[in-house]
Amino acid sequence: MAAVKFSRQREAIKEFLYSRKDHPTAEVVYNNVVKEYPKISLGTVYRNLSFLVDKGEAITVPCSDGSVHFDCNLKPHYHFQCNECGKIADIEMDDADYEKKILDGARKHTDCGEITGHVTFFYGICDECKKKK
Amino acid sequence: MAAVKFSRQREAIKEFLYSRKDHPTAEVVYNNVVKEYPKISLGTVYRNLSFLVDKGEAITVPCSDGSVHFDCNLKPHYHFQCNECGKIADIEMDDADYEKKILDGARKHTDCGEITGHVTFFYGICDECKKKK
DNA sequence: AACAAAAACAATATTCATTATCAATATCTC
DNA sequence: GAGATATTGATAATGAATATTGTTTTTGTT
Repeated sequence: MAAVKFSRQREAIKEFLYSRKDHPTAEVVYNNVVKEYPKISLGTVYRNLSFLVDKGEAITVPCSDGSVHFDCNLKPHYHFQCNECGKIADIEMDDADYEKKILDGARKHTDCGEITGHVTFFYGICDECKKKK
Repeated sequence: MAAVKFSRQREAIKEFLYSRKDHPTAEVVYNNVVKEYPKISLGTVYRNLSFLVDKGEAITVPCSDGSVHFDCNLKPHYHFQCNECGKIADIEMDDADYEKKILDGARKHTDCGEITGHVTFFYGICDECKKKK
């Protein structure tokens, strides 16, 4: 049961997300999709973004400032956030040993249970903000 | 100006925070301090926790589930969160090269600007939750 | 010790992002 | 195309965090 039906709005949301390499928030997705579907509501955007996440077609990127961004890059990767403008960029670190190194390092230093994964966030200043100074 | 005055409530909040090795949320702090000061308000707890953070006597631990925890462990360290119960534990990783290794690794794979720091969160299952299964 | 100014308090109101509700509409199956 | 049901849009509800307001405490001064 719970058959999934097609919806233009969902398709538009998905299309927009996949057209961008940065990682928009629900708000940003709404502000763009509303141009094509002026009557779309914010709830629909949230609902469908969650839907994509549930289906495994997107992931959420929760930032330490409390904002939640959506990311259609499904390959395991890291994120960089600019302290100035808040922009997020991907860091593709395809070194196969990297994840293992980090986890093994952590496992040595704890007895709190079983470590299965980790989330790392890098911070700094992006090129654009650097130039402004 | 801006002289800091003593307050029993602030002291109680601080004392509670320092008495725990896990990392309570504002809510949890409130629920415990209210036992000693039944009339204390949630606002006071938030205000004083922020105050401690501003003074550098505590740090915030923003988790990917959106919750914000408070930590009185001032030494640089990592955190582990149990996927089952949400409990947070410290991971003391005093390997001096560790931070450098991680940052250098990331710097190799990006051109997005200057990386100045990182935040890493480990996930898994804690011993207690593991035993329950 | 009493006073007044400064700071902190408790309670409440407000904000903001996200989620839930529900009648109306769009999509799918036969 | 008709009936069944998933999805929408609009709005209300939620919940964490912050701001506001009027009242108490605390402190320094006389």
